[in-house]
Parts: sequence; structure tokens; C-alpha cells
Amino acid sequence: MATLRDLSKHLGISVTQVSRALNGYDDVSEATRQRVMDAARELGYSANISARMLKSGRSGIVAMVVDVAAERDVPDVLMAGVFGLSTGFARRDMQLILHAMPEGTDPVETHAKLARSGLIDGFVIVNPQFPQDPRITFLEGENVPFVVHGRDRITPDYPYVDIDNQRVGYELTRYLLGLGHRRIAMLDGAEGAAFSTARLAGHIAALAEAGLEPDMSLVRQAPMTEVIGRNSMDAVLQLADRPTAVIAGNTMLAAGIYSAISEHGLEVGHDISVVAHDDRLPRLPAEDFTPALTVTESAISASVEPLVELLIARIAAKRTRPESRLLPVTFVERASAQRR
Amino acid sequence: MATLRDLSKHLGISVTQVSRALNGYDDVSEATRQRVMDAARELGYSANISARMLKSGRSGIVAMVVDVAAERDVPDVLMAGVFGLSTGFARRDMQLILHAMPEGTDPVETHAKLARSGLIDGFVIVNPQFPQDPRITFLEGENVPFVVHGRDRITPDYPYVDIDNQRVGYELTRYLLGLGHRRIAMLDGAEGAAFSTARLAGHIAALAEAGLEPDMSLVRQAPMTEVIGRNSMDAVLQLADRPTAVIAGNTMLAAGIYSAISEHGLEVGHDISVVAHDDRLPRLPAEDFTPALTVTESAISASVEPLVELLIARIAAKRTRPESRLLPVTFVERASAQRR
DNA sequence: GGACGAATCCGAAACGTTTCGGATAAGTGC
DNA sequence: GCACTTATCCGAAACGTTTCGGATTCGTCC
Repeated sequence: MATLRDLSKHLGISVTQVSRALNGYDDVSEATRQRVMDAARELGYSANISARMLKSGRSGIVAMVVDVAAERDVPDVLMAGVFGLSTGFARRDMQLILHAMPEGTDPVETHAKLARSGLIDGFVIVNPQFPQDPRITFLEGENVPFVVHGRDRITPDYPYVDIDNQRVGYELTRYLLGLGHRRIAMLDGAEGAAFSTARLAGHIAALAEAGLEPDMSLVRQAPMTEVIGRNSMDAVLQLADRPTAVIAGNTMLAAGIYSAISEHGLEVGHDISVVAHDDRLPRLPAEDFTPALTVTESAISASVEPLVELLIARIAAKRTRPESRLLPVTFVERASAQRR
Repeated sequence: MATLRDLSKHLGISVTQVSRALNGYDDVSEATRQRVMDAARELGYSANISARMLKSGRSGIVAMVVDVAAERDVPDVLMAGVFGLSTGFARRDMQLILHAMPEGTDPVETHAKLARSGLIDGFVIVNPQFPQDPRITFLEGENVPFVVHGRDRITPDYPYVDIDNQRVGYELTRYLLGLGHRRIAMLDGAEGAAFSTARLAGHIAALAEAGLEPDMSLVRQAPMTEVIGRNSMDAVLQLADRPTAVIAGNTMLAAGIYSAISEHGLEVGHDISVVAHDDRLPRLPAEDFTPALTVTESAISASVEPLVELLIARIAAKRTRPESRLLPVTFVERASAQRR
């Protein structure tokens, strides 16, 4: 591997100038810059990252630690996130360390170790717990740059990218109420997850506005897989006073709900209305359901670019007030919910 | 962040001794080692990776480059691989860089850049092309450590973990021949992928043994998704001389094949026999199909530990003859293929 | 032609670690 | 008490980069 020193000798120029030429400083003549560039290409020079970082304090590496055990059941959203982020950083000549925690590892400890190694410029945090995710509390305390997909409080003072999940719960519920439904089930993501907590809050708010008490036997929070959707829906349909409508946390859940409904000899839309939130995962597009699924939609893939940008900005300027993004959600009415 | 020097001052001991104490050298007394360890914990010391690596040449970081565009359709197997690997390395205090190539990037160039940065101890290569994957050729030439999931030649001289895919194709075909089938379709992974090439070779060999010519209109190589399975099977069923049996590359493909068959008003097993290879992905277990799917099975998750071990061994001892692993495949007869 | 500023250049120190070669202290046998 | 081994320790150099402070060259203007 060629080093700056090699180039320096090769060109008969000081190491300093070579470095400055490569890094675009303005006190090096165009002529030498060209020569340096050419030589660099010719010798296949590429800066030694550890040396650079040792000196400059920046590695160009960010990390994302995921709890595989907790996320095992939602590979699609995780996938979209991980690969999107990786590409985003790659495009900017940065690298993403994916750290899957071995079972029984403490998340905070893991972040601490990674941070202390000095290798990592920043973290991206996914699936925050509500309220007060301990990882976030820790990173804030240590003053290491990070960005969150979602948020663990209503108005965070760290950079995050999120959608208005409370509004999602609110709108979906209002829509069903408007169709005349009064008993509405809510099947969403695991308890403690910030997004499902927020949606539930929106749901309850909408019910309250209509003068209704939420019935907790109708809300289920669990990993969002098709199987769980089917089982939860099945359980809910066994209830003496069964609901006439369901809100699903994503399309996986909705798929399970559809099969439970038809297994009970009922018809989606006609007998039981179904609406969902749609992350636009490639595998299960809401429009392919029969009947086509009415949803609030917001592509999860749209969040990766902002995430990348915000983290990079954060790393560059640790102390500025963080910027954040609230991504738009649109309501798409299809055929899966009907007036009763 | 605490440094060796901080510890050294704090303890009134030379930097050298602190370093040696921490790294388990035997010329430091038990007493001081204890003191050092305690102080390290107390001050939250963690070696600065870039400095360590700058000096020692090892970073404890390995990278995996994936072509998202090419793998988008098979998230499950990729997921299993990526997270398994990440955990495996994490367990050994190493980190995995996941580099998703932005569209239009050259894989070899990407590996080259990463390797030259001096940051990376080794690579794991997935989904090799047959024959002669250019990434492998490059890494061999540069003499950088790597391990391959699969292989791009019959008997490689680099470390790899694989199953006997030729045998898979052979056994599955022999089984169907034994049931009296003569026209057998083969729907497998994308063209050029080493595993599907090998399986096809096995398939053809088995046919030849039975005195049959392969009919190339019955073999389709494409990404292994449910949709593609359905479409390919549909196409094959339109043929004037339709097959009586199909071999599927994995359970996704098989799922699509099942629906195509029933859409044609036919019955799996009775009218068309189906067998598959089963990677034991969590989403679609072969035993849950109706009728239950007859397969050769080999858990893809079983390959990650060997992969990790082999790469680490390779990094530690670059020049030794590489060890490799051929993972076992077992045949499981269920109900999806019947005598005709 | 001398002074001056701009344009280029360069030496040297520093980042935190590992490691080589040797120094010091303590223990052993005579 | 001496030489000699053994157990501990330490100074200093090196890894490849960035960057500070200053040096050199050159053209320009009076």
C-alpha cells in the first residue's frame, strides 16, 4: 500500500504538499496538484484511515447496533433501513458498521464500548423505546453524535427523522368513526416501541373526541408479523362483543388479519373493515390486497437520506441546535373499510 | 476518552507496562496487572482502535460488500447471513462493516478502495459468480484475507463454506426420476450464480444417467422470489409438453410455484410434483406447505459460524493452506411429490 | 534594484498505540 | 560479597497522517 511518503519521494515533493494537494488546500499550485493526483492514481494511493483518524479525530465510520432478538420478526423494515443507510453513507465515502448484539448483551454497554474505541464518528439509533430510551440518554450524556429513526419524547433536542405517528392513529380512527364504526380494534407494534405508543395515543384521542372510552381488550401490541396478525385477530374475533373494524400497524399484520377474517367466514370490508399504516415495503403493497387496503402511507425508505444527512451534519457541528425531519404521511382510501 | 498515557500517569507506571499489562504479556507482575486492570475499568479506558491498528496493522474490522440491486429480491437469505455474521464477529470483539454499493458502482473497485484504506482486516464474499468471480480474482491477487460463502470453482484454494450444490441438483432429480417423472422443470437462482450453476450441472448429470437430454425450455434461472416463482411456473405450464414435476431453488420459489399450479386448476403432488431446496429461512418452513414440501435441507444459518472462524484464522495466518467447510445436506421426504 | 505581498512550499510535531532493546531490582548459589 | 539468572520494568522509535508556523521564490511596483 502506497503511503504519502512514497508519493512524496516519487514526486520529489514534501509530504506536506502531497497531503495538502490531495485534500484540496489552496496553497498548492494547480500544476503540482495535477501531478500529485496523477501519481496517486498511478500508485493506487488511498489514505490510511487509521492514521488519518488518529490525527484528525474523524474516521468516516458510523455504527448502527441492532438487537437481533428483538427485531427478528420484522426483517423487512430493518432491511430497508440497513441497506438504505449503508448505501447513503457509501455514497459519501463513509462506512457503516452493523453491530448485531449477541444475545444477552446490554445495548448501552455496547454503545459505550464502541464509542470509547474512538473508531466511530456517530451512531444511528433505530426503534427507540418510549419514553426515555436508555441508549439515547447515554449518548446524550457522553455527547457523542447520533441520529434517531423515531423519537423517545415528544419534542427531542437531538436530531431525528420520524413521521407523526400520533396523527396516524388519530386519522385512521377518525376515518373509521366517520364510517359509523364504534368498536375498533388496534393491532400494532410491540409494547414500549415509541411509534406504537404514539399511534395508540392518537387512537385514544380520536375515540375521546367521539365520546368513546377505549376498550383495552381490543388493543394488542406485539411484533408485526403475519402470523401474529392472524392470531391476534383470531383472538379478537372470539370476543363476545367483537369489533367491526381493525387498525393494523403495517401490511404484514394486515395480511394476517385478512386471513383470520376469512377463516372466520367473514368478508373484509363488508363484515369487518380493515385499515392500516403502510411503510411501503416492497413485499406487501397495500394495493395488492383484495380488497385493496385503505392506509396511511409513508415510505420508510424516504427516511434514510435525511437520516444520513442529519448525522453527518451533527458530526460536523456537534454543538449547533439539531435539525430534524418530520416526514409526510398521506391517506389513501381504497376498498377495505366500508360504512356500516 | 482515557488514553494509555492517562493510565500511566494515574498509576505512576510507564506507558509500556500499562500496554503490556492490558495485552496479557508475561513480563508484568500479577500485582501491577491487577492495578492496571482496575484503573482501566475505573477510568473507562478502551484502546483507541486507530492507533492500535496504525501500529499493529490489525483493526478488528472486516467488511462485506453487497450489491443491493442484485440481492434486493432475496432479503431473507441476505438478512440471515448479515446478522449472523455481525453477531459472530461481535462475539469476538470484531466489527462488521456492511457496505451496500450505490447503483452503478464497480464491485472490484469497491473492494480495492476498502482494502487500500488499510482499515479492513478481511472480507467476506457472498453469492460468488461461476466461474471466476472477479472480486475473488482481485482479492487473491492482492493477497488480502477473505472467505467465501459458496465458491467460484470446484476446488478453490481459498477458504470457503458451502454445501454440495451439484449433489442437491443430482439427488432431487434422481428422486423425481425414481418416481417415474421424465419431464422435469428446474426453477432456480439467477444465472451466473455459482450455486444455481452447480445444481443445474447435478440435474443434467442425473438426467444423463437416465439417458435423458435436458430440455432447456424447462430451466429458468432468475431471482428467487415468490412472484417470479409464480410467473416462471405459469410460463412453463403453458408449454405444449408441460412438465410433470418441478425442482425449486428455495421455498420462496416453491410458494410461487404452488400458487401457479393451483391457479391452473391443478393439484400439487397429484398433478404436478414439486420438490425444493430448503435453506431453513424462518419465514417459509417447508413443512408448513400444503401439501408439505419434500426438500433437501441445509440451514443457511449454520454457515455463519464457520465463515467467521475461517476468516479469523485466515487473517491470523495469511499463508497457511486454507481450511474450508462443506456443510451437510439432508433429504426430507414429505408429500409434495408423488409417483406417476 | 530593493521592498513587498502573494503564491508555493517545507520541517517538525503530534495523535495513541505497540514493541525492541536494554535497564534495574530481586533472588540464587557459591 | 560476588557473579549470574530471573522477574520487572522503562525509554524511544515507529506506524501514516494532518497541520502549525515559518521559509522560499517570484512577480510587481516605485
